[in-house]
Amino acid sequence: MATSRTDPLTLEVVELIGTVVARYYEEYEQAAAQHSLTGAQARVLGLLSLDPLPMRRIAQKLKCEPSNITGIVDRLEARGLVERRPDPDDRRVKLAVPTDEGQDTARRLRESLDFAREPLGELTEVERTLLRDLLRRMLGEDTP
Amino acid sequence: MATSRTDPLTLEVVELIGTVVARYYEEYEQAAAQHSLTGAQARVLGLLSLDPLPMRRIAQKLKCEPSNITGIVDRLEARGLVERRPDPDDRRVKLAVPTDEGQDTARRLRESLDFAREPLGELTEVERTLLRDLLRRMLGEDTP
DNA sequence: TATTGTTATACTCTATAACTATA
DNA sequence: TATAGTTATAGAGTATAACAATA
Repeated sequence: MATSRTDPLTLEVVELIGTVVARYYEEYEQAAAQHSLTGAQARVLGLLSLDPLPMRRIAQKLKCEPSNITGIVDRLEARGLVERRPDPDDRRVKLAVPTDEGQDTARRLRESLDFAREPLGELTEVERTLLRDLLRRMLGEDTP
Repeated sequence: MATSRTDPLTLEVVELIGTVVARYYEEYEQAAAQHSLTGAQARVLGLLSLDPLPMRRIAQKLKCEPSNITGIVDRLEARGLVERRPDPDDRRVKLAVPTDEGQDTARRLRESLDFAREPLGELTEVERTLLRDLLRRMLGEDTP
């Protein structure tokens, strides 16, 4: 069991991570805005571009209330980026599916996320591998 | 000059960083909510607890419009966590200063940010040093 | 009866523009 | 005139509670 640490090294790493978070988040919003999307709309569209989902599942993924998703998908649908399709197996369920244009917007959005890739260019391949392994361990993922 | 990379290693690191960002952000909101604060209120209070600032400077730090700060500080002031003080040197300026209770709330908020420290407990000191240096280089900070 | 999605409501954050009081 | 802070307004995200359709 890990105990919380307050040594200067740990605190500096925490602060550095905070800086990464702030920069990443801010630039994600900017990238979304370049496509006239809010951050929430971009996150939902990006999610659906990987896999169409029922409204309720979107809320679970985004960790918010299902009622919020109604409005976000409404606005994406009004823009022609997403459409609701009835689920033949359960008529209560509506699947949110990206249109072709929505799929294209999601792809361009992903490509414009250079901000996240670009700073990694400062690192050598060995360093990126090291960083990957450290982040994996930090996040407690299985590292075979 | 760094060029954007799309190799699998880089993409995995980008995704890992995205996961860190999502987890950090989400848990920051939760920590704020435990003190009945919104994320924005917690960020402003945390900022002021380090150094009282004029309204305009807060907006610059948070990268938002000054008019938004009025409302956020209004709500912090209504809760007795912050007060506005006139700047004797320039009577147009109002300094936002944490009250004793605000200072105390900011401290407890910082302490409850275990989420950011705890996963680092998985790493040895050597690994944390390594991570620190990699993040520093990534962020382009001066590393003497 | 339980679940899915929606609606209604209230609050907060956000940007924009106009206003006030100082400088 | 220029700047600091505020007000007014409108749009978006959020949680809560109540509702209709379906299971």
